[in-house]
Amino acid sequence: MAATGPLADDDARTLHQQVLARLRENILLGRIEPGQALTIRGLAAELGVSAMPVREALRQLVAERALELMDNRRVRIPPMTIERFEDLIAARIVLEAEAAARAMPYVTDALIARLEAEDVAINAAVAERDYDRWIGANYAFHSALYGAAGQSAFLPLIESLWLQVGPFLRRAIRTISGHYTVDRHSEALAALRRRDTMALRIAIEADIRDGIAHIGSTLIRSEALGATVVQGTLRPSTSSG
Amino acid sequence: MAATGPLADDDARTLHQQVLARLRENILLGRIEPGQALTIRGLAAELGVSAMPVREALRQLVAERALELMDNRRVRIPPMTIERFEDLIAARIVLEAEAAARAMPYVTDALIARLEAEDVAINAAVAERDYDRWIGANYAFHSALYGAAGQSAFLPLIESLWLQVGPFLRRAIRTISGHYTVDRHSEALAALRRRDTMALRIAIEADIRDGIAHIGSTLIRSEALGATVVQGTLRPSTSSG
DNA sequence: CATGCCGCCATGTGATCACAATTTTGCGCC
DNA sequence: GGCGCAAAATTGTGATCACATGGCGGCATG
Repeated sequence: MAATGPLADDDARTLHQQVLARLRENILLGRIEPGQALTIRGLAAELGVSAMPVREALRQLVAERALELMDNRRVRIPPMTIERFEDLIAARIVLEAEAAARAMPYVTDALIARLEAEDVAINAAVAERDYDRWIGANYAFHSALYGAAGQSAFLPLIESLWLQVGPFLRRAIRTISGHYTVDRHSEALAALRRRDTMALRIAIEADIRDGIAHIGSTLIRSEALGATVVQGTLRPSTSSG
Repeated sequence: MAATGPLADDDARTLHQQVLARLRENILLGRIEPGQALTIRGLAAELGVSAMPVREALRQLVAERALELMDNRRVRIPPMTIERFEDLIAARIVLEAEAAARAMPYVTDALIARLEAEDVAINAAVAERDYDRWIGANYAFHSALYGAAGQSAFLPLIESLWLQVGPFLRRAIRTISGHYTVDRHSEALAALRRRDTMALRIAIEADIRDGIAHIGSTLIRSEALGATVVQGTLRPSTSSG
């Protein structure tokens, strides 16, 4: 469930890199439920490898804050709180707005065309209620924009933030089920065509904030933020008050 | 040299956590020269542990971008370029200014007193040309401020940035040797006492930018940015032009 | 029937080993 | 003396094993 099948065996990368990529994708797309058991041996068996590469991948994901090391030395998707969620969104806004602005000098017509294609894919995914494709294309859109200038120190930081909100985005999106229709990407694309950096900043910030405003309030109302952890065992969150 | 001696054996943490903390400190304080050989077995021997904890610590530092995985699968301090340096500084500014602003509601008189103490330590370190204590106290100052609200998603991102600039700050500081006397921390402290969030943002940004402006130009002029890597072997950078 | 205790099983940590790839070294040749 | 090639040493990767810790269920007891 967490890993969905063994790895391909014709991959030049090291096993730990393949395991890492698989787990990272599953976390980013929200395929791993918060609270789901993530054991080294279990994942190793699912992926058809030994414990070694899994250990290293988990360690790396802990470093990226996609996973959290608990006191009993197990790892889990970190529980979400309102405060942490707002922290993550605030960090996304300042980092991604700046990253977008810094990418502007490197924006070409080819890049804009690529982003337009991603936008089409995003809208198609929304129409089909295909969550995986939606968040995947959405990530591709943002990532392609921020990476226009080549490798940047911003990218890994932003990816870390996406990994941290991913699991909860999915849960939230499910509850509001396709209610996310505000298309701020077209505003961003318009700003890109005009090479208007300030408008781009505003569009990116609005994209994050508007998408999140719905989700955040939904999370608060439906208390879908996460389960309550009692002595290391995960139980369904009780409806308080 | 890289690890400076074996670990204490009365530490409740896991070995890999101790190794990680040691290496992280050495990188942050710039004790590890860019290009210095970092081998698993070598570090393990220095620290008096087996290869296992070292492997996991290195993996984690790679994830934090403090180290870089090369094509030949060895790790190194990533080489610095002007572009990357400016990227890192830009990221530091937006993240730390925002983190400081978000910490403001949690600022207490006790925290201010603690920051003042750190400021004294910083100035003492500058006076004594004690680089380790200088950057250590400097980090403590910033970290205490940003962490006022408790654990925040900003902190690990900021720490990653510090780890990336650490090794080169030291090299640069050595060349300009104590020329860093602009005391923006007192401005930050004044803003904190007045609970003036905007002034705090400005002071933090000025602290980073001014400190870096000197260093960056020095780096460019003296070409102290890093060594040129040829086929994985490190050689002194040639003076170009 | 509820509760506390004990033993078993699962899990993370760390060490060691085997192996392939890469780097270094040393030797012979030009 | 410089250069190229082959052997040896070094290194990262992955697997397996031993061990301590903690979680869990079964069992006896009140």
